[in-house]
Amino acid sequence: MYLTQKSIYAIQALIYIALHDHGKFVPTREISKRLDIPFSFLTKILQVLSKQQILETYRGPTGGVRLLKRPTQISIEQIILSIDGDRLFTQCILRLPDCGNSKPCPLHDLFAPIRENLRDMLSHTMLSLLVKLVRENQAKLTSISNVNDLLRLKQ
Amino acid sequence: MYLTQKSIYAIQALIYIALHDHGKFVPTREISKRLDIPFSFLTKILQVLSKQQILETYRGPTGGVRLLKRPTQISIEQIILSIDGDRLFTQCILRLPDCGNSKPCPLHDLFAPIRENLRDMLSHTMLSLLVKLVRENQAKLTSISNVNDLLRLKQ
DNA sequence: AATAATCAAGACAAAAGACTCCGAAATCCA
DNA sequence: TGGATTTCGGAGTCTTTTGTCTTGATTATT
Ligand code: SF4
Ligand code: SF4
Repeated sequence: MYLTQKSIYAIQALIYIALHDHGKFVPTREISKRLDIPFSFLTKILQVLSKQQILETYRGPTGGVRLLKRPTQISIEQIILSIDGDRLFTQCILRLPDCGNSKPCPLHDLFAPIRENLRDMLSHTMLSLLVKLVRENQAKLTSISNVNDLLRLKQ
Repeated sequence: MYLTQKSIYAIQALIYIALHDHGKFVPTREISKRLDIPFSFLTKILQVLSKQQILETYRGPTGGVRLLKRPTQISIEQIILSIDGDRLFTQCILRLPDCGNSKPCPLHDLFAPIRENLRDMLSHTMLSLLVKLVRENQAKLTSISNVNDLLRLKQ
């Protein structure tokens, strides 16, 4: 509803990658299996994030993807912007063709502040916070609720 | 993004109907033309609103649709719920299968209050307010920015 | 050099959302 | 009564999003 499936997968994948960030490349296949994201769909999403300089890819055995920035430097807003563009922050209730320019739609004054809150929240929330919550088992990333179960599955 | 096109059309149509609420039935064809909403698509949407007891329909010449409730008694939340269901108020960022039940996703604590704000705003905003803003020319309903132009087109 | 593991990229397929068409039923009016 | 006008309801089409498949390029290991 709020985000496309692509953005959701991107956020989940980046959290997973950051959880395993020890300088090594994490294979897309592993992310796909652990998070139950269609493999070929995920590769396309990671390619976009790679073009956006959020991560880098490497081919061959021991290859995969790796963060290019520190998780403290990646905001959730930035991830969404990379994948979905700014639709979430510009479009909204009545989707009038030239919003804001001239007279607004009748819900604008009530809706715009909420949309601003959402954007502020997402721009101030860094990937590192989500990683911390998942690592400390205060939040879950998939239907598997214990992060240790997720990490233990490795081999 | 936030709403489906159906809900947007429903809200626009209900505002238009309320603007013309003089006890007479407003033909769907007229709403379709004035608001530039595909006719056959609009009829389906109005049929749903009719089943939800928000408006009633009448066939034949002089037929059309008419509100069953006062605009002060119709909230925007109610319109959205009738057409889209509660997705906007229950789904969200990571769309985990069993949100809220057990452990939440890592964005829940930050996102849930914003979603609640949105729901509160929409449940307290009545159709009558939007009608008032449009009638007083403080807001526009379509790309035609002057409501008088919209009403004058009648014949 | 051969093999296996990995990402890259384009074509294709399925599902969902948005929209159309058409015949039927109800109603008004001459 | 008959024709015009309108909603009703089902089926079908188009487009976008989501997901699949296949082939090829890159790289590590042996
Ligand atoms: S006027 Fe404001 S609330 Fe309305 S559609 Fe445009 S940006 Fe959204
Ligand atoms: S845990 Fe909360 S924020 Fe996360 S997907 Fe579920 S309802 Fe949305």
